[in-house]
Amino acid sequence: MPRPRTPLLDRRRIGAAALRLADEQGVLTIPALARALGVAPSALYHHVSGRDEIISLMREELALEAGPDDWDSSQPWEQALETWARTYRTAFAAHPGAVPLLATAPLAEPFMHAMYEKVAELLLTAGFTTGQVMPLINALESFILGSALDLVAPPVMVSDVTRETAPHLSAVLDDTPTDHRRAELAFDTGLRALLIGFRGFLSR
Amino acid sequence: MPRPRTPLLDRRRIGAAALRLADEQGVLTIPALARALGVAPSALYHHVSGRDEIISLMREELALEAGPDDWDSSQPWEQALETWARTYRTAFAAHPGAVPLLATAPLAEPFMHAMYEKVAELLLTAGFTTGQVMPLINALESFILGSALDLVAPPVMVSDVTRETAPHLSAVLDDTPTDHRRAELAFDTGLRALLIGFRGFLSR
DNA sequence: GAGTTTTACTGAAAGTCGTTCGGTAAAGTT
DNA sequence: AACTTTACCGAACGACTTTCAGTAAAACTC
Repeated sequence: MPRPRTPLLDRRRIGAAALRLADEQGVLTIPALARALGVAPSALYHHVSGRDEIISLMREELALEAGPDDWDSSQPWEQALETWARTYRTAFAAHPGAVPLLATAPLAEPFMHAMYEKVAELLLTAGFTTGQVMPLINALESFILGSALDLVAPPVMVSDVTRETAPHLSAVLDDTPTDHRRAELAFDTGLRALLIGFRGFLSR
Repeated sequence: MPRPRTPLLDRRRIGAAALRLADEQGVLTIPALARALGVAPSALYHHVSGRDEIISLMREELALEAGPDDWDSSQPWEQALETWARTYRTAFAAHPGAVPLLATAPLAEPFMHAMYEKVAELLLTAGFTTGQVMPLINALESFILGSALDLVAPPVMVSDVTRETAPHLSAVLDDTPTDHRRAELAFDTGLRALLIGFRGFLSR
């Protein structure tokens, strides 16, 4: 078969299709992705170097879908930081099936720089020192990524034996939602705690 | 070849070898694991159901190596919780190459229950309500897991273009260690912030 | 606008990997 | 001592990632 009249593939389309596929199926294979794009598997290699790069494109697509994080920099830093964190996590939560793949995928430098630059500026003007900023960003990002993984963690089951051997855990689980609100509640709790802690670092 | 005079394999040995191999090589393949154990690949399937179960065994091995978390329950809850979190993260940090594999692996229920039960009891006696405890545990665990992944995150590079397009980020990175202390610093920072925040939840 | 180069695909093929299954001889059981 | 179970091996299957030699349209050149 010859060259098509109009290109069927580009990096953006590949990333978007891969993200959707991985979210639905839970796994990403080249044959399945090629099928979804109406193309032979080998065609993909004219646009990307391999599977790993496709996964990086998926993270790029996620960042693009998350929107051009145009969060107001006039509002107080705590609110702006919270908005950033929530936007970040919401993007992951929109594709839970793909989270395990995305968790370890490197985001291309331009995207990474753009995001970090905005947050770094925010924290610097808030009064944090240059030495404090990166640990704060990394800590918050780790929490966000961990919370994204928490979305697809297997639920903790309470059997009859649990009730006997782990009474405290059982009591606690009885008061814990089992649906998607569980992970959301945990994220809200951790985010609030982190922000309170961060504010405490400012005064000293 | 016949049955050996003394068994070459058991689940514990498989998990330990897989953990070491994945840590060194960054990936885990059945042929490589079988080679490391001096055995044919098919032999493994008499002890585990498949690759996924081997990865779960790796997490079990990690929990066993972490020690029988015999942290003193007489000390203040904040200190006990910090010890638990640090022990948990140290176990991951001892096998950074295997972290991506372990991040999404489910831990067998008995291990999970034993760990959660102790932490749940700790937080309940500290004065937290049954509704608060699980979100707190999940949030802290998400942070720990995210921090473990942060161990193997690609370092952020500062090129000349970065200096122009991202001045704040550049200034911040100049004051940030690039070696293993970067991830440790981020973990310490986040952990302190979380504990401060958690304490704030108690009073109201 | 004819000739050349580049582009975007296909199809076949190589090399791994995960997993299954039948065979084998020692270990364990009665 | 006969029988069953156990713990391995070797071969084989299907699926996956990736490479490479075509192929014909598109895009560029003079």
